Amino acid sequence: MVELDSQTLDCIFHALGDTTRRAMLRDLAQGERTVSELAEPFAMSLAAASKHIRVLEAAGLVRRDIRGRTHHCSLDPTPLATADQWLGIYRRFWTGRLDALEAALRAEAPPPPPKKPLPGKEGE
Amino acid sequence: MVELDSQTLDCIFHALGDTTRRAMLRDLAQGERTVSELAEPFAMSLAAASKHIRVLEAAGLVRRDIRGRTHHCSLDPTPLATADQWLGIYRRFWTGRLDALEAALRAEAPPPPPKKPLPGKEGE
DNA sequence: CGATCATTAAACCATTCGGTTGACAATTGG
DNA sequence: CCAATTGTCAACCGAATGGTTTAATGATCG
Repeated sequence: MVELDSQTLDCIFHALGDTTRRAMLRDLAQGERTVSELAEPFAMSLAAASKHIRVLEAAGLVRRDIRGRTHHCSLDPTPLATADQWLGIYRRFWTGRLDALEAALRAEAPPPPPKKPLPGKEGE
Repeated sequence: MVELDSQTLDCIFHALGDTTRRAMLRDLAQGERTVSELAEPFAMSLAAASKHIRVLEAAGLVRRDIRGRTHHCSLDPTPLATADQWLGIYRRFWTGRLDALEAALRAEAPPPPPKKPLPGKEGE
């Protein structure tokens, strides 16, 4: 399965911890992009964008295919799966609560009457 | 639903991008811990550990309850759910399921669709 | 060949990060 | 009251981060 090496996770989460880089990933989710295309939406130099791409590449999130003088980047989702796997360890902590939240949100609709009006509140 | 604010995601992923902080979260997953207890496994000063806890707190991952002179920390999984939600946008890229959206986005070279359901496994 | 385009390299700068140490505040217990 | 415990604060340090600008590299094209 996917390895949960701490160094790897450091790289992945660090790469994800920047708005510019996440926007680049969102762009790459639509398909292959050259370095210039990836850099275009941002108010920064091409060199700066190139560095961001290198960070994504170092995290394994981006694959680079050099064709002539243009570098074509594509999304490699494997590290995202690794991050997801790490998050999965903690999923039990929020699934239950989100279920409760969801129930609370649906309270706008016909409110489900609490079957157990015990005075004690749950969790938290 | 959970908000996907970029500043918030920056904070969350930055907090997760450090081995020490992830270890602290793993510890907190077992239950409440004081600052000293959280710091104890690490070969660093209490002040350094305290800073890590503050980063986790800033990301909303840790809740602090001051009782007397001891600060009791507990895990707040909400930001993990937010991170999971962000990852969810890309989940289709590694689950192997080709849904209509991906087909529409990647309008080039559709590979023959494998019919494997591939049940998602949670690691460890 | 020579100009141009796509991209990286290198040097630099300000800020942040992760860590230290020492002083400080507050609570607790003898 | 006094001393120990718990934890933060403040100043500092070296390294990394995110950005710039100015070359330099390499492919393409007239």
